[in-house]
Amino acid sequence: MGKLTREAVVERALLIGDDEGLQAVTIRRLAQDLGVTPMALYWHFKNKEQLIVGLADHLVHGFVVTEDPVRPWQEQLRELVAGLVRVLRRHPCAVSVLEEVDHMEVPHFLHVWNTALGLCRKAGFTYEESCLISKYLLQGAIALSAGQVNRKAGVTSKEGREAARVKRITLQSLPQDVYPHIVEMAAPLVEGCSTELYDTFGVDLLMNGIETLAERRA
Amino acid sequence: MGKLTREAVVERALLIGDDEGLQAVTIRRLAQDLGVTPMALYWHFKNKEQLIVGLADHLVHGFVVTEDPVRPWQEQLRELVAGLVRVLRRHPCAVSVLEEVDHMEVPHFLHVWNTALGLCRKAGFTYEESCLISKYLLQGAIALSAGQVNRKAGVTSKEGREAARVKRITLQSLPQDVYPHIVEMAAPLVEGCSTELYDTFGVDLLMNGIETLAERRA
DNA sequence: ACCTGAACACCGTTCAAGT
DNA sequence: ACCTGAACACCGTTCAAGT
Repeated sequence: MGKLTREAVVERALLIGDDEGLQAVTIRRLAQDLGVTPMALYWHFKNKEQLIVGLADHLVHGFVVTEDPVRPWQEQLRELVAGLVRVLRRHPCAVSVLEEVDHMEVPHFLHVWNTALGLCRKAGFTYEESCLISKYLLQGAIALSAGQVNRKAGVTSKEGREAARVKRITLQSLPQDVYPHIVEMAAPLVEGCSTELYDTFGVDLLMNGIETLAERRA
Repeated sequence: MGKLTREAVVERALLIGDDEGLQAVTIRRLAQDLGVTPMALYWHFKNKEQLIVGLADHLVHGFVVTEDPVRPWQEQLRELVAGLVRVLRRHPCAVSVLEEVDHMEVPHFLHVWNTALGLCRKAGFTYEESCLISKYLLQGAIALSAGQVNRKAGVTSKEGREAARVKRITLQSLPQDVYPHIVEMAAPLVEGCSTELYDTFGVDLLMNGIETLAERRA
């Protein structure tokens, strides 16, 4: 039989998480799918938390960004954010995973963060400001990726669309005098807007705030 | 004996969540603290999810923002964000709660959202843009509140500070050639920056992005 | 080094029954 | 209306033991 390896476990976890949601990823379920005892996993991972950390690292893996000393920082930061969003969009469960783990324990995420920090420093921000801004940017990128895709199930699935329909109707049947705008915009709220809007507008939104602050101190 | 009521349950949950973390809030633990059978809670809440929704609603309760037709939208949106951050800072577990629940199921959060949507429309954004921006703003406010306070335990507690110390050392002992900036800024990264910086800088960061976009389309 | 068996201390939830 | 008892189907994790 194929040997049980960290890689294999993480990949199986990704499969389960992507089409049944992260809450379906349990030690026991994972073991069952891999044809092994639950305790076998404890040889490869200290505990479940570390398994999810491994999953997170696997997700961000492959997205390598390095600081380029000659190109302008704005351009590079923008690419970093856009790239992260793109990577997270590839897996439905990616956002839930990143939300659950402590980012500081994820090596590949730390690498992205390191680059972001360097670019903030290059922009002329202080240490404290750079910390705040980089946190804000990465968190913002994750939030952006969360907004569009349905996190529990793929938008393509029947259950996903049915759930969206129910939610839309729920919003629409809210008291109109209390929540006038929610009722009016129920459809775009639950369905999210077009992907193009997200890619251009969302990243712009994040970067504009930072660029304005940088200019102000220049 | 004091009667078991929704209010009492939620308040107990808040107590537990605030000083032991949200993961300590379980149906069984809650029942034990309240001197009642676990199943008693199911009379007042459909399930655990709805209990947490109730908790979330309780947290945002009291933060009422209403649209003022005469004052400029920028000012109002800024107050909305700053106010939400202030409210969330009052309870250590607030951020975890808001991250766990579906915001659309929390009445008082919907009210804040409704106001935000109205202000976005007033700023001249389209339906789709207003949805994106309001989501981004509220999510951003939550993220800002998360950054500063330690979410698992109060910063004042011994365990909290010890955990921060360990984390700082972990970051500092990372390979310096791979993560130069992380190593260099380990201290401010784990400790977070001063609250004043957060309040002024963080909210500015969020608002600047939006104001820039609004001006651009004017 | 890598995995199993059995056990422990938990979960959320249902359903019938009590008052 | 409001709560209990007993049971079900799950969790993560430890620890000694097997190969």
